[in-house]
Amino acid sequence: MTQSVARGVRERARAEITRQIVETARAHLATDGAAGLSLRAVARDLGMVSSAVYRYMPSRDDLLTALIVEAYRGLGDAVVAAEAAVPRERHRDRWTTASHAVRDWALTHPHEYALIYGSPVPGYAAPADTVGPATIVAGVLSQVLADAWHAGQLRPDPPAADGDDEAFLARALAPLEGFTVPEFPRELLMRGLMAITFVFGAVTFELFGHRHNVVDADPDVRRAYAELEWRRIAALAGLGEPPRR
Amino acid sequence: MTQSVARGVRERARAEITRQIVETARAHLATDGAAGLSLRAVARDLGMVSSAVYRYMPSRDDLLTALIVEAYRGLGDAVVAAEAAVPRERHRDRWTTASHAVRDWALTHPHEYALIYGSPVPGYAAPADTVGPATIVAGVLSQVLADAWHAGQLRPDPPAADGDDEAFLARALAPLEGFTVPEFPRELLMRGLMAITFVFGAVTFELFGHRHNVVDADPDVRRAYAELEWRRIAALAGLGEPPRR
DNA sequence: TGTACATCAGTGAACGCGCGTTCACTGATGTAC
DNA sequence: TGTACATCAGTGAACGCGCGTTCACTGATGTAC
Repeated sequence: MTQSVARGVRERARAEITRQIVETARAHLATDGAAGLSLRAVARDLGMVSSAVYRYMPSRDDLLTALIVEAYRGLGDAVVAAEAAVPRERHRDRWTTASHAVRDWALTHPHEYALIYGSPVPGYAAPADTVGPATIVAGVLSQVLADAWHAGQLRPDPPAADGDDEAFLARALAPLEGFTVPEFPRELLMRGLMAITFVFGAVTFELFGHRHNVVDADPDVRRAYAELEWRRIAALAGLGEPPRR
Repeated sequence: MTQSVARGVRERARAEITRQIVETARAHLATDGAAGLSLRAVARDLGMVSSAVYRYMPSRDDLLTALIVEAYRGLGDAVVAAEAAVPRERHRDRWTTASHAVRDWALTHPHEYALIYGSPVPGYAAPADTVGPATIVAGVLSQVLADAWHAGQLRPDPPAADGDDEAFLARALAPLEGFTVPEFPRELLMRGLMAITFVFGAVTFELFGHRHNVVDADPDVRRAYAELEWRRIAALAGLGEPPRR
């Protein structure tokens, strides 16, 4: 018994300090950006000597990886939680709510967003651990479209592509084979991807300053403007006005 | 006469060396990214001592500004040239051609694209000189929509928004007042902005690796896939299938 | 419960590196008479 | 055309800084008997 409890104590301490390191690094991200992230600065902030950090983190790149994973998880959690609160059958509301969640998270965590959706960090290659967390948001948005499809409520307008396009899309989107709903038209798949791309594109544009002097700077106006965009792009993917009852 | 020729010689030499500095910095961008850009490294490559660069460039930030302006100009030139080659009345072709030009330039100049459309460089604030060059591409794409509108060929589908949306959009898009065609519906203005946003969003996603394992990696497939996207998003803005004759 | 040993966190110095920027200077090139 | 002077490009040393990573070490904490 004693040894396992003792081991538990040590492991908890380890986990706690590792957490503090990542947390401090995250704060540094906000002021210096990813390229300026420094193990020494993190150590300094924690009152450790720089070499002590190596007990917890094998290298700077591993710290970056931890931050990337955390960012994807944080964004993913926010989107999942927001979307889950919307009644299942209100597909378009689920879409706009999830899109707003992406935007809200990005606005409150701008540097973490930039870390995962901004310029790749030079000389850093993301390891496989980052793939899973990276797909959470796209998964939520896709699920909304899939649910609407199952409910017979996905109606793109204009409705469809010709046979040539379908054949081509089968090839172009082959990597998604196995993740898609059977019988789901490729045209709708492409439109869903376009809609997801737009959501991130719009958030990126806004966050990186490309809407300066384009859209009114008032936060409420911007959010309401985003709402209209989410609706228009949802319609492109087939989620039009919700059914009346 | 002599003094003006002589001054001309000196000035030409200055201009030439300044050009070489920016050119070398651009090459460094490709390997180290914006954050790793260093005056010393540039000087080394040119066989100068690091302090000599200060005869031509007051600081590192000014070098960054020069690179940003050059990047916007390079992209702008490429898009203007490509779009100008398409017959004026073929609005949708002008749109897709310009969009492809953005994408092609981004793929051949990935780090310059990242510099202007990727994460903001921490601690760097873009001065006013960068605003003009930054608007070239949006200007070309907007002009296509404006021309189609004048030709009576801008038909969004679904066609319109309600009065409430129009009133709200007038406020949200007020900063564009004065740049727009008179009588141009705000709904169409928003859709045009959405289409522009999508083009950059899609290019950014592709360039930054977010289409890995989503769209087939073959360059020809990707370009053809982009073509379909440009057409779909053009239709959202009101540029549907071209008129038959 | 007590003791010898093993494990582990954290220290402090060091290596070797690169950076932006300043400054007094040398020499070449251009200017004015 | 010739000469005194002014302008300018480029040099080399220096300042003060920060970085990632390694390594031999001290002491505290946990483990096994």
